[in-house]
Amino acid sequence: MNEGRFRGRGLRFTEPRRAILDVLSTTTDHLSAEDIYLAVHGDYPGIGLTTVYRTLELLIEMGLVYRFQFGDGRNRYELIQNRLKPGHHHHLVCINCKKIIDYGGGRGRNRFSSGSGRK
Amino acid sequence: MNEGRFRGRGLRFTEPRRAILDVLSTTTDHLSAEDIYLAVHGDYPGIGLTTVYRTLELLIEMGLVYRFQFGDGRNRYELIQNRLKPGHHHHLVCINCKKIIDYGGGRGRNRFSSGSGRK
DNA sequence: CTACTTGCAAACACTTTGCACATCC
DNA sequence: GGATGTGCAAAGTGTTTGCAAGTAG
Repeated sequence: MNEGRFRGRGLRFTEPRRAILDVLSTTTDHLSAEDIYLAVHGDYPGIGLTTVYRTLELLIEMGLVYRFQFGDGRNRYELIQNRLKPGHHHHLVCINCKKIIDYGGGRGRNRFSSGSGRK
Repeated sequence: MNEGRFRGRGLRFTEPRRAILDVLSTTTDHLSAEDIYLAVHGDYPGIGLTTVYRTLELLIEMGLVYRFQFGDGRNRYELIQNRLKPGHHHHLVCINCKKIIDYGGGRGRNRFSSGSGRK
């Protein structure tokens, strides 16, 4: 189901790309590039960190992945459509006290209205 | 009023420290270390970037300054007690759609309850 | 054969650390 | 003179880029 998204853009659905999507789709964690690299490295030792970064960049451009930060200096990545955590959900973070609230994603009502999300 | 906080810890209230606090207390912006460095540099060309970083670290330990990130790869700093923006206020950020809501700080009711802020 | 992919190493941007000198009390 | 503070340069960390080699269609 993912191959077509690549082919449609003249891109190839290579082993590294499939492996990285696999890792992202089988966790609800917010992974860093290195997390993903290490996870993939078990099965495919040939895949380098550079490829992980480039693939993530590509997946973001394709609208499949979000990138964000939790304040520890490294980027985090998450599949937008994830069977384990479906739909669009928000991450509310109080940068002062570090409280993080994951909510949304069509699993029912939230205590907060979702607003219009101005850029 | 700040000197005492330093002396009480056996620390000195030096010119760089005063200058950096000055910059922070005269803006409501969320400044990066380099922003602060450049602002201070006009009046005190001798103050280096290293000192800015070390002073900010110290101010955080002292509980005077917050550090956080807006997702552009650099840290941002803000005075906790700021005459222009008083009291404790939260920064709610949806990391997905980038909406940022500043609220709180004792200027009246918010649309959201503030919760208990678990770590 | 042409465009797309990749790994390695080098380059980058921001931040931290090592060290010698300066300063305060 | 001992602890604190500083600037410079070097090291560190996470990320991106240059480049030559590999591969699909």
